[in-house]
Amino acid sequence: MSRKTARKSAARTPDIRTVAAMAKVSIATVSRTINGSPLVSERLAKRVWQAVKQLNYFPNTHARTLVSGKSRLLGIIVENITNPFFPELIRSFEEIAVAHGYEILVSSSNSDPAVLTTCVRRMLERKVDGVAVMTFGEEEPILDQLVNRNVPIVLAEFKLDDPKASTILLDYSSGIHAAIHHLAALGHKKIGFLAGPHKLHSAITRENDFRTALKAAGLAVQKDWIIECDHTLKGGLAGFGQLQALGKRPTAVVCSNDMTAIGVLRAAYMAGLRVPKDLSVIGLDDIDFAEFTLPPLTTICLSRADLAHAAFEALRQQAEDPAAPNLKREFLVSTSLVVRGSTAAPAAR
Amino acid sequence: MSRKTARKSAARTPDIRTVAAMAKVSIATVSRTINGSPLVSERLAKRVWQAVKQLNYFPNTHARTLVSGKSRLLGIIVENITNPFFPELIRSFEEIAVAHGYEILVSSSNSDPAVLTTCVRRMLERKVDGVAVMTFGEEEPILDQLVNRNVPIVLAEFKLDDPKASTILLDYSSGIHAAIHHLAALGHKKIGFLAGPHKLHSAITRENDFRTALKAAGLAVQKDWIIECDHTLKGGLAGFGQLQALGKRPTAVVCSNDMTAIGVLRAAYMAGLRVPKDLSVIGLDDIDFAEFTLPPLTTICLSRADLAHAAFEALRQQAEDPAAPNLKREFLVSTSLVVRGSTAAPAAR
DNA sequence: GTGAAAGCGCTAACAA
DNA sequence: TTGTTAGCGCTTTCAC
Repeated sequence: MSRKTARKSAARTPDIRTVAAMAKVSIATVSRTINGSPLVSERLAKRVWQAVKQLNYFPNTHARTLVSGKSRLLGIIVENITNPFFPELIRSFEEIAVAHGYEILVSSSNSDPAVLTTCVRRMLERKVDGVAVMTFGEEEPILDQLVNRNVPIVLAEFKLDDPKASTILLDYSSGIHAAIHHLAALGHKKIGFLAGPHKLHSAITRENDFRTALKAAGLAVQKDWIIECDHTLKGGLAGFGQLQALGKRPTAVVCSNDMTAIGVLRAAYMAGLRVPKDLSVIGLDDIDFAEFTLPPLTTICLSRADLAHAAFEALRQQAEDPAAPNLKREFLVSTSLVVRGSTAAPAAR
Repeated sequence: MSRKTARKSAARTPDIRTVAAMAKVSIATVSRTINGSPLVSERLAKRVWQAVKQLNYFPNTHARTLVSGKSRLLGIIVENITNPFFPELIRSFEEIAVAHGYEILVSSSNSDPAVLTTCVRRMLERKVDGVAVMTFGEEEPILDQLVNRNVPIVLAEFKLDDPKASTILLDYSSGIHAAIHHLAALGHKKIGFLAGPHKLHSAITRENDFRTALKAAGLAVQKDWIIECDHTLKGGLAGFGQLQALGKRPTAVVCSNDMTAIGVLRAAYMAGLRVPKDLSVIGLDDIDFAEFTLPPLTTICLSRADLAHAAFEALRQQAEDPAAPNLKREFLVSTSLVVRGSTAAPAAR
C-alpha cells in the first residue's frame, strides 16, 4: 500500500491537506483562511472553517516556524524559580504571552553561569522569537550568543548596546525613598540595609538608592549596617546575625528583597526581639507571602504584572515590528511602599 | 541575485548544508554524524565535527521535529505555579529533562478547567512527546484530547484506562501513619485534619489515609475536626477559624499540605496559642520554606525530586520505547515524616 | 480570488 | 561507508 493510500485510510492527526480535501479547496486557501487573509471569499472561508471544526484541526507549529522563520515562542530565564518572586512573574508573563498567541519557554538559571549558558543554548535551539532575561545579574558575555544570532532580548536594569536589546528600568528609588521617609517619620534614625549579592545589578541599584534616600532624609549612612546577603531567607538570617554581633544595632532594617526580610523576621524572633516594637523591618518585592508573615511585612512593591507586561511588550515589538520608526527600547517599572505590620516607632531608649 | 547565491554570501545562521560544504561531505553524512550513527567513518566524522564547532552549528529542532515526528518536548502542567511545591517540582523536572536532551513546556492551570483546556491545546499545538499532568484533580474529560491524539501522559494518583497513560501512585499512608504515630506517642488523642479541596484526588486520598491511620492508632475519628480547606495559606487560616469556633478543638492538627499548615501556624499565633505547646501542627509536602516557619514545621515529606523523576521516566519510556515488552505503567513515590518544632506533647488539661 | 508549486532544514529510504 | 533524493506540514510567490 502506498503512503498516500495509507494516509487516507489510517486515523491520523489531520493536516492542511485533510482540511483542503474536506472543504474542496486548495491548501493555499486553507492557509489563507486560517491566517486571516482578506483575499479569501466568504463562501470558501466558511467551508474551510467548517472542515477545521469538524476535524478539530490546528496547524503544525513546527512546519509553520520552519517556513515563516517565526516560532511564536518567547523565552523567559529567571534567576531562581524557587524564589517566590519568579513564579509570580512567570505566571503573569505566561498569561500575557498566551493571550497574544505566543508560547513560552521557561528556564531557571539558578544563579549559575554554566546553567545560564545551557539555558541560552536551549532558547537558541528552539528558535525563540525573543528572550526575557530576568536574572538581574552580570551575564553579558553569555548573552552575546543571543545578540549574535539576532534574537531580541530584554534585560532588567541593564542596557546592552545592541539594537535588538531592550531594557526595563526599575525605579526602586521612589519606593525606597518612601520607605525611608516612612521610617524617619516614625522616629527612626538608625537604619540598616541588608543588601543582595553584589553580582546582581538590582542589588547594587537597591543599595545605592538606599544610601541616597538616607542622605535625602538627613540621616547618616552607617557602613557597618549595610551588609551583603544573598536574597534568600537563610541569607537574611545570617545577615541579621552579623548585625546583632555588632553590639550596637539599628532600630530599623530595610532589606533588598522579601525573602531576606522574612529571614530577619525569623532571626529577630529567635533573638527575643519583637517586631515591630523592638525592630522595624521592611522588605522589597511584595511577594504574595508578605501579607502572611508574622507580623505582616511592610514592603516595597515591585509589580510582577507590570514587569511581565513590559518584558512582553519589549519582545513583541522587536519580534513583530523591528523596523518600526520609533521602537521603544526602554521601559520603566516603578515601585511603591506597602505599609503593613512590621514597622512602628522605635522603642524609647 | 539568486537565493542560492544570497545564501552563500549573507551571514546567516548556519544550516546542515553549510556544515556539509565546509566539511566537504553530503548533508546525509552530517546528519548521521550528529545523530551518532555508527555508519560514519572516523575520518569524515572528524571533519564534520570540526565544521560544526567552527560554525557553532546546531540543528534546527523544528525541521527535525517535522520529519522525525518527535519534538523532544515534554509538557508539564501544574495546578498552581504560585504554590511553592510546584516550582520545586518544575525545577527538578527541568533538570532531568534537559540532562536527557528534552525541552520542557511549563504551564499552570490555576485550578481552572478553562485554563487547563488551553494548556492542553497548547501542548498539542507544540507537539509535545508527552505531558506530566501534575494537577491532582479530576480533569479526565479534558485530558481526553491528549489521549485521543495519542500523546503519552502521566498522572498523579489517577489511573486512566489507556495504554498511553501512566500513573504515579503517591503513598501518603506511610507518612501519614508515621505522623499519627508520632502524635499518639506524644500523648495526643484529639487530632483534627484540615483537608484539601475535595475536587483533588490527592486531597481525598490524604484524608482517607488520615482516617485509616487514626483508626489504626486506636483513636476516634471526630467528624467536626475534619475540615475541607483549599491548600492555600488563607484556607488554613479559615479552616483553623472554623475549628476554633467549635469550642472544643483538637490538641493536634494534621494538614493536607504545608501551605495550609502555615496558615494554621499563623492563625494559632493570632489566637494567642503557642505552637507546639498549646497546639501541635503537621504539614504535608515539606516545601523548602517549611524549615523556616515559626516554629519550624513538622511535616510529611513528599519528594519533588522523586516525583519529577518518576514523571520523566514514565514519559520517556512511552515516548522512546512504547513497544517495550513490559512497559512500566505505574510508579510509586513514598512519603516520610520529618519531625521539626511544631509538634510536642499536649499541655496538661 | 484561487490554485500550483517551490522550498523552509532536516531525516531516512534507497542507490551506489 | 557515502551520497541522492523524497518528503515532513506549512507559507508564499507566481500564474491564472
